[in-house]
Amino acid sequence: MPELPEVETVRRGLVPVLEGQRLVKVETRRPGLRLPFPKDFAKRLTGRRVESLKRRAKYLLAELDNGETLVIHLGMSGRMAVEGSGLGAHDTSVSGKHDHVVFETEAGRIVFTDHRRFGLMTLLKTAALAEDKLFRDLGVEPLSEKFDAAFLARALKGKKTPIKSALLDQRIIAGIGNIYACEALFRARISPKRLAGRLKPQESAALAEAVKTVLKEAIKAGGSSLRDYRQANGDPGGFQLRFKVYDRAGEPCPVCGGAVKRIVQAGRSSFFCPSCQK
DNA sequence: AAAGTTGCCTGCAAGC
DNA sequence: TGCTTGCAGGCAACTT
Repeated sequence: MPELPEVETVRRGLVPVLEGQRLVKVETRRPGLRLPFPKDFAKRLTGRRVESLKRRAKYLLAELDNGETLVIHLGMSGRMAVEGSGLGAHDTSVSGKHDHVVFETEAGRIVFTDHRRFGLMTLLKTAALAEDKLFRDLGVEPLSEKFDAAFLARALKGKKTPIKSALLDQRIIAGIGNIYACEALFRARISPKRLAGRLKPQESAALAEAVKTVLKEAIKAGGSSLRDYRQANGDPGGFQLRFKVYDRAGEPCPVCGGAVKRIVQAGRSSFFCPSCQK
C-alpha cells in the first residue's frame, strides 16, 4: 500500500488537476469506504475551490475555500487516478467496479478506486485539523528538519518494543509503513528484533539517516511498484527502486549473498538479512 | 494465500 | 492491593 513516498508521489501528480481548481462535480458511488462518508459529502464539496493539496503522514489534505479540508487516506489499495492519463494500460481492475468517488475540475477528472475499501475520506474544519483524532497523535514527519539522530534517540529511549514496531508506530514517526521500515533497517544494518531502547547512539543516528535516504530515493523513483499502487497518472511506480529485502525471503542478500529471512512481528512480515543486520 | 493500514479490543506485566 | 499505563497479539474492514 501507499506509504509516505507513494502518497507524496500521488499528491504531486494531482496538483495540476486540483490545486487552484474548482470542484465542478463530485460523485460518490457508495455510502462510504472503511467509514461512511460524512453527511452531504458530495454536495458540500461541489463548487468548492481547492486552495492547496498537502500531505501529512499518509494522508492527502485538500484545503478548500470554505474553511474545510478534504482528508483522503488510500488505505491498502486506494488509488487517485487522473483520467485519460494512460491508466488503462496498467489497470488491473478495468471493470470500474471499485471506482468509488469521482472528482471533476476544469482541469480534469480524478477517480478514486479502492478494491479493498480500506481507504478513508472525510471533511474536517481546517482550523481544527491538528486536534482531530486522525492527526493529534501523529509523530514527526521523517523528511522534516525536526527528524534527526537526536530526535530518534530521544524518542526510542526506554522503549522495550522491537525497533521494527517502533518504526511502524505513527505516533513516533509518521508515514513509514512495513516496506520502508524493513528497508531502512537493512540499510542501517540493524536487526528488526533489536529492542528500540537498546540502540547505541551511533545506531539510531544511522537509522535516522537510513529512513531519510530510503524515503527520498523512493519519492525520486515515483514510489515503489506495489501490487495495487499507481501514481496519479496510472504508472505503476519506479522500477528504479528495487527493494533490497522486502518480499525477498530466501533470495540472496544484495550485500553478503546470504539468504534473506522472513519473520512475523506484531502480525506483520519483517524481512532482513540475519548476517548483515545485528 | 497473503497483502501496503489503522484502530479497537483483549490480556498481561510493570510501575506507582 | 488496586489503579493506570504500555505493550503484544489478534482481529476486522475487503478483494484479488
